[in-house]
Amino acid sequence: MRASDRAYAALRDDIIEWRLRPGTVLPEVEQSERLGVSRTPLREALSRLTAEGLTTTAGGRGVVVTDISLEDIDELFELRETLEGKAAALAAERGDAAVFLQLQRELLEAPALISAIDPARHEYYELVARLDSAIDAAISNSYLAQAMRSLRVHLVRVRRLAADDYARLTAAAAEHAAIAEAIAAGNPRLAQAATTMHLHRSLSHVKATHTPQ
Amino acid sequence: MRASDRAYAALRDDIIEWRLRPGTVLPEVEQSERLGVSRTPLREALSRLTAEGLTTTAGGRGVVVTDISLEDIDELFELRETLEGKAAALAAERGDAAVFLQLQRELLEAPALISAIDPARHEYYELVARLDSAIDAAISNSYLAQAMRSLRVHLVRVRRLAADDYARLTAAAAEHAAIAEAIAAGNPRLAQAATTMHLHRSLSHVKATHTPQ
DNA sequence: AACAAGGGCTGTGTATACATAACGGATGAT
DNA sequence: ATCATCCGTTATGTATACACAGCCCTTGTT
Repeated sequence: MRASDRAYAALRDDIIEWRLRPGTVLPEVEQSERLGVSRTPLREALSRLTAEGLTTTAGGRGVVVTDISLEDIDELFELRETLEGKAAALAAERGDAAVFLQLQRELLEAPALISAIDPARHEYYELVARLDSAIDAAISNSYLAQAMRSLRVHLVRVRRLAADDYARLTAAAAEHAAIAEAIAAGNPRLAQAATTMHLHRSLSHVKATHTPQ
Repeated sequence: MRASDRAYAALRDDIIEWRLRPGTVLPEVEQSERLGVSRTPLREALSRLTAEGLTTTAGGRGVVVTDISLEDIDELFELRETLEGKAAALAAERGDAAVFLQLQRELLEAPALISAIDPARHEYYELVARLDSAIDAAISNSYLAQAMRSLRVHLVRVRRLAADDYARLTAAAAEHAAIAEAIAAGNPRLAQAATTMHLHRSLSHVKATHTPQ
């Protein structure tokens, strides 16, 4: 693997996992020494992060980790509803029903995964990621898929803010199962509606856990 | 201006204006000499182009200019309809009516601009760009605006393929005026419908002029 | 004591030298 | 004759040295 890829992945994870807080400046020499690479590949990594919106160049003062405000979350979910609603509808039109039926079955059994010992819920999130991938493949629209991929980076970051308790995750699994069911049934409008429902509930949950004060 | 910015702008223009045809390989040393910059800023320019999708890295063989097939155009417009339809609806809800009323007036007089001597129709395209900017500002959603900006690069490239004759441009101006009117009237569904109409006609025009053989 | 000017320092922007991997051609063996 | 292998060339990947600009601190003057 290339040094620039390693630097990019390391920095991206640090930002997504909130180990690098918003506002943190990332001087090139300091970070290149921390990650054990030279300045050249590190600069490329920073360029990619800035293109994705995870960092911004603060005019002569280096790049800084971007903040995510509550307004940002609203905007993020507004775009997400647009893109993922369309994607679900297209998947219902073009997707393979068998694939989504299988995903629906697995999602209905997801509570077992959530109650398992893994506190990070890797198995559950991996299952949801497989649903995303199946939708990506079904829509056969690389531009739309690319737009959603660039969104998901920010969404993972937001997800780390929310308290993903057992109750919410089981509800979310049921909502995902409903999306998969609608796609498997070949019903575009229902798939879009199920997606809208799920995103609104997710957004409500995030805002409820993040603005109690 | 930085050397990397100049290299990026030059290469982007060359690709958009089809001076660099799809499939053209862009070796770093050759292009750096052509543009009068070193390899380092040129590499950053190529990274940005690749992130936008105008070029792709061809594993060890350098970066190549990406192709735009007819399927790509279909996918592009599918995403465009989703994003710009939503944007028009949001602009109708949140925008300043006076701004769009003024734009509508100017668009209704656009045929005068088109029949002017300028063969590149700079004035007309500048007016359309102002409508895009007004919508961007009205939606107050930076993520959606960013997604549309990254799309427009590809769309300009496609536009260069189409025969923008007088008849099509005057029709397009009327369609744009209808969008501005709907936004000014504060009617989201009408604005979205007008956008859908315009994009479908644009797509039909592109496909009609590009697949006669 | 306060303000302005200058110098140093820290940062990014650029160039270039070196390392390394892959493609192509040529040559040999089968 | 054809295929495999080796070597040379050429490309990118990386490191580092240099250039330059902006901010802060210090110092001098008023």
